[in-house]
Amino acid sequence: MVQIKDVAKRAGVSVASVSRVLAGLPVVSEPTRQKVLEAVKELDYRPDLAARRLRSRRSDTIGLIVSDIRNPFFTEVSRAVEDMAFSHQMRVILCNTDEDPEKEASCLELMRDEKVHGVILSPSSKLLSRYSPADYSFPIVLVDRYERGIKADAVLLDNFDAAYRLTEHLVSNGHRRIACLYGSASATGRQRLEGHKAAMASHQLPVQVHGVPPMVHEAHEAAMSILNQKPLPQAILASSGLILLGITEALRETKLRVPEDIAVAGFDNLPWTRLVEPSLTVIAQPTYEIGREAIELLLQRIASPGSAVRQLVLQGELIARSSSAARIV
Amino acid sequence: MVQIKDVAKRAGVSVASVSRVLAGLPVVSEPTRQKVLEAVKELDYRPDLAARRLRSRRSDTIGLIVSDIRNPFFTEVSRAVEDMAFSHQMRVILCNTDEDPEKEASCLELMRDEKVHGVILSPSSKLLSRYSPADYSFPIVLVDRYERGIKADAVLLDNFDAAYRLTEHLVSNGHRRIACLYGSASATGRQRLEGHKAAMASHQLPVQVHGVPPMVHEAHEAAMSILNQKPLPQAILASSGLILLGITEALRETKLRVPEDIAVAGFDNLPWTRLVEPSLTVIAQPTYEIGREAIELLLQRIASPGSAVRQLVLQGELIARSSSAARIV
DNA sequence: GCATTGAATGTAATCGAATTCTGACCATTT
DNA sequence: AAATGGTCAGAATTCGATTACATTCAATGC
Repeated sequence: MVQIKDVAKRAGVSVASVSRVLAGLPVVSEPTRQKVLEAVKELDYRPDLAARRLRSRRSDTIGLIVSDIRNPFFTEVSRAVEDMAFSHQMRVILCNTDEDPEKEASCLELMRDEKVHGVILSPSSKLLSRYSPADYSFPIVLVDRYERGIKADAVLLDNFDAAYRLTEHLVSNGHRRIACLYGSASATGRQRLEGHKAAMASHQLPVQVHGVPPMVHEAHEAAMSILNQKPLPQAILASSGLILLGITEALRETKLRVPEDIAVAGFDNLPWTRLVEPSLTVIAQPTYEIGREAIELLLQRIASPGSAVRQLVLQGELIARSSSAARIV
Repeated sequence: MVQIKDVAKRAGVSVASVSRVLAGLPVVSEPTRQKVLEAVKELDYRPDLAARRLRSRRSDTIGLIVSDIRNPFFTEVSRAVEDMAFSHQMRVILCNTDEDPEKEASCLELMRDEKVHGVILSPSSKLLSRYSPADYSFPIVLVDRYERGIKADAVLLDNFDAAYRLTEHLVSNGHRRIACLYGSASATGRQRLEGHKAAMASHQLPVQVHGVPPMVHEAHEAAMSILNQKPLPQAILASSGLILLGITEALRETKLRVPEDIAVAGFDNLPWTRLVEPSLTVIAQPTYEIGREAIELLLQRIASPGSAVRQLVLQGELIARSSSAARIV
């Protein structure tokens, strides 16, 4: 194991100088710097990260806590976070919580043990409802989920606006009786519900809303019961990609034609929404950007712990496809 | 910062005893153990991981190197690896290489610097072709990609067999002129090609194969040119989920009916393959299991570095759906 | 010519736990 | 009563870097 004193000996300087060169401090003369770099290369010296972390009390690590990395939204966010962290010479520790508050707590403990510089967190409803940054020894940036009034950095979609515009789109295409399936378990789902309600109210239309747990199977069941009722809604709106999936499955079991019998629109521009027949109208989230902004915000927060908290609200993009085509009157 | 000597003082024992209790060594009396555990709880003592890692020379970390975590196959593998690592009190460092040998090299360097106990790696073709375990200071388990004769632990799908059975399925449903689009860049794609060829040969059928780069756009283009030629193949087989996606897109641009005009089958049981019309016949890979077995193999290798290398070959499951229905003769 | 400055560099303390060693203490065995 | 052995306190050392502090030496000011 070649260590810093070997490099120092080889270069004919002190260990302090080697350390300074490697840390990029400006208090080293050019000849010394050259000698050190040469010795490092000749010996193929690699600093011991454990020793460095112990002494410098910096872990060069950040945490990412999500419910499930298999959710395409989080997959994309994670890729963005990994990319940015890597380019800042930082490591990422990833945790899956499955929306379980206990796992959430143990992940946060893990982060404390690892002495991460900060954490990007998508909290469960339960954690969000009692969330306070003061409970943690490291800065946290929330992603995707946030509740008005919480004093925390966050990067979010403008859920209200996105749902409002999606509803407007349906209404302007002639759909009046619109059923809305929303994820009742998350703040995000409820915010989208509010946007939907507001849009309906602006047209003096009555709402028909159904809260569902955020699971494909449950959404599927709920959609089935709506599709079997009379009168059939003219359109159906899903507050998430998962729910949209459940609805799509349900529609395939019926003889209903989309959009002639019933129009469909939802959230998350996943690859399959473009491939099904008819293709689905969705709100696309800027997922990679959300991840990138989250880590950006986190790094700024680490750099200046005292500054005021900020919420970054990004806009969704309405992608109109066949499933919500204009109603023939 | 509460540290081990505070715990020792509180419990009225020596630091050595605290260390022994925490390490679970059997050379401690029950009363001592109790006193220590109590003091740990009272003080909420958390060992400093950097100090522990420096002294014990164990990082409790393993690496996972894949081309892109957004590939659903790797997403699922990564979830399995995270789960298993977590339950073994280990961390995972994830790296995306984008199939770029330079990034691959820098990821492997990173793993060395982090002193990981081992790495799970899905190598690019280039790395695989010159792969030798002796080049690395830590054990490596290959996933998804492997070439006969390489002395390395690996967890794989039986690509030859899966492609053979998929081809058999098409042939037994009356399809004779079958076009095969395969990923020419990866060992996996070429192995599936061999399985396809063998199945065709066993029926004395001529093959029509097309190597494509592993990108949706390229697969799309290649599929278009095949669909425009005469005579039209009776079926088309894709060697990966990505290529299947490209083909599906191309089919939507034509007026061709599936499976009446042309049947389709491919790899990877992604959610959308069940949702498109008609639903697609695929080979499902046991992805979560592949990840789980990979880390199992890695942990065994870490425990006994000397033992013989093993390749674990898992079977794909043929899921027959509408897209490959029997040809009417 | 001597004190003063300050940039460059060296020396040694330090980070916090793991581990080794010595010696004390007690209980059991012979 | 001496010998043996198990348990553990306490002190010292180690892991390999970072960094506070000390030192050197040339340049500058008066």
